Formats: sequence, structure tokens, C-alpha cells
Amino acid sequence: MKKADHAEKFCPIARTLAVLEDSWSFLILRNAFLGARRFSDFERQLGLTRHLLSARLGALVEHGILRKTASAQDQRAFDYTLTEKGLALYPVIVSLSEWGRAHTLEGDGPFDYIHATGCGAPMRPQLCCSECGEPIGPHDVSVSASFTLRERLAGLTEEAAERELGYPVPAVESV
Amino acid sequence: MKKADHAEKFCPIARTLAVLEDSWSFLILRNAFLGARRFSDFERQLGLTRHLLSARLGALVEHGILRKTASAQDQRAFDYTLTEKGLALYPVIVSLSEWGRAHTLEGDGPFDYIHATGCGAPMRPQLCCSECGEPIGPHDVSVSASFTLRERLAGLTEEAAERELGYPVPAVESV
DNA sequence: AGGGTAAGGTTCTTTTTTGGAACCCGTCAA
DNA sequence: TTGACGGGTTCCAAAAAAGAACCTTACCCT
Repeated sequence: MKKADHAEKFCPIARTLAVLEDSWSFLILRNAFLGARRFSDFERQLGLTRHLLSARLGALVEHGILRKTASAQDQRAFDYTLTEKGLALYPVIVSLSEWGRAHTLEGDGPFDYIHATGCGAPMRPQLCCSECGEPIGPHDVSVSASFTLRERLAGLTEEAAERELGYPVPAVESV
Repeated sequence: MKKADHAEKFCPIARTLAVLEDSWSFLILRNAFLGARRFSDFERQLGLTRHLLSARLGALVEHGILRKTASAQDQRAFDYTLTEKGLALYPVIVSLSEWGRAHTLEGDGPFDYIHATGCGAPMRPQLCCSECGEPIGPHDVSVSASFTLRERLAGLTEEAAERELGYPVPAVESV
């Protein structure tokens, strides 16, 4: 099975990964969040080949994550800026950063300080329940298949559904 | 520059991506969170080649994200289970899922329902400030370089520091 | 005890994707 | 008007992935 086929799975994780093809897209987004806008910014900061940068930026524009506009200052240049859809990837980038900070820096001590503007205190971003605000971990949630998902898998055997989905069919609970 | 070199950058995002080499590792983790444990589980569910699965599982074990233990039932078999370090990747997987749910399913309607066990209501996981609990977006935070980071970059020119880091050197604020 | 099969890999060969460098073309600035 | 810069594209060699075959233990059944 080829990587590209992830786009066809009925799984939001696989589809997101299909859009973000490889690590370079994540790093392009990181730098976009930090203010990079120009082809040459990304090239210099990331050190990836022009060929690949061109392909990745093109795909991100294609998917509506970046917007490509002519630069006001220089007719030769373009600005790549985050769209709303791109800005919505912020939690992905922050989550990667938080894990890396906690598990890959080994004795290098704290790396940065983050302040929420509304609050002022140094903080760590964390995943919470949108309803009660409590932090969410792998043992704190239950997931049930929606009607749409069940409909999509209707008539398939357990094995076929698992292949279609990429993981075992989730339990059908009330809702 | 090669992808592997991301591990040497002093950036928690790049280092995390270096650990999670490509999309397959993310999908392996997704399925591990959903209960997959055996080589054959991952192979059947993901449909990737045995060669690559072997390499990715090996790397995840190597990095302490999965733990490989002999199966109790079958002397031939092994269980790959998430360590604490692996469980800590939960927000990464959830963030990918939430974005994909909101931006890649196009009219396919709701996909699943998530309930926090402590709360009961259907919810969407979101990123919040650990101190005040308010939701965090790209415009709600300011980041400043830690002493460790500044020390690491001391004596380098702006350009050299940018190359070392992979992005522009962050502003030095109080703290 | 012996044959078939399953678990978990490894080893091949062929196809795809990269990395790296060179080239190109329309600006821009001196 | 000459040289450099921005943003690509093209080419080739090198690296990595897909797919299939093979291998080794260890079950399971008779």
C-alpha cells in the first residue's frame, strides 16, 4: 500500500497525514506560525531542497492551508500565509512541541516560556474537554461511532470495514 | 539536508518529527491507542509492508515509545504496548484527528462522538492554558527563549543560530 | 512423532522519491 | 546595462519504499 492512499481512508487522522505528506510540511507550518512568508525564508531556515519546498508549498496552497499572494514590495516575490484552515493546525504543531520539550531534550533544561496573553502566567498548553475544561488523557475518554460512520461501513464484513478504515471498527454506543 | 538531521536541531518539534519518521508511525500509534498490540494486528490493519513495519516498530521501541514484551499466550508472538512516553503522544494524535474531522471529511457529517468520562457530555478536545483554562490559539500566546536556549546559541551569528535552530531566533523577553 | 500453518522477521528486486546541483527567466538596484 | 536576486524547473545519482519470496521457531492437530 502506498502512502498516498491514506487520503482515501475514512479516518480523519489518516486524511490529515495525507495532506501533510511528510515532516517538511510540519516544519513549514511551524515557521509559518513564527512569521515566515517567502519561498526564500523557508528555504534558508529549513535547508530543504528547492524542488521539495516548491512541491510542499504547492500542496499546502492546493489544500487551502496556505494562501499565495503577490508581495507588495517586490514584483518577483510571493507571500505564503496561513489561512483559517491553516491556523487551525496550531494544536498539532503545539502538541508536537510539547511532547518534544518533555521527551527529547534530555537534560537540556527548559526550552522556552509560553504565556497566554489573557492570563500572564507561564503555562504549558494542554488538551482539555471543551465542556468541563478538565485535562484529557488516553484513559479519560470513550469514543463511539457516529451514524455517518456506521452508514459508511454498512454491509461490509468486519474485515472489509477494518481495511477500509485502517483500524478496528469502533464500538457502536448509544448516541 | 536530509530528514534524519532533524534530530540534531535544537527544536522540540523537529526532534519529535525525527522520532516519528513518517506517517506510518503516527498510524501505528493511533492503532496502539485503539488497542492493537501485535505485529500482525498492525500489518493487517495498516496494510504497510512487513519490512517497513518492522523498522518503524523497532524505532518506536528504541525510542521508548513502545515496549516489546513476549506474549503470554504464544511463545512466538510479542506485544507492542505504549509506555508512559508513548501515552504522552496522545495530544498529537487527537489534534490530528480533530483537524481532520473539521477539514477533510467534506459533507460526510459527524464522524464520531467523544465523551470525557468525568463529564459525560459529547465534547471536542481543545488546547487550553494549563493555568487559567482558557482555549489557546495562535494569537493568544507569546513565546520567549529560555536561558538554556540563549546559552545554546551564545556566540553564534543570527544566521548561524537560525540554521542551528531551523527557524529565526525568538525574541528574548524578561523571564 | 510428523505435517500443515501461523507469528514475526529478513532478503531480494523493482519502482518511487529524494538530494544536490545546474539552469532559467523576469525583476530590481546601481 | 550589468550583475544579482526571487522563485522556480530540469536533470541525474543516490536513497528509500513496495511487493513478493524466503526463513525460523513454535503452535496445533492427528
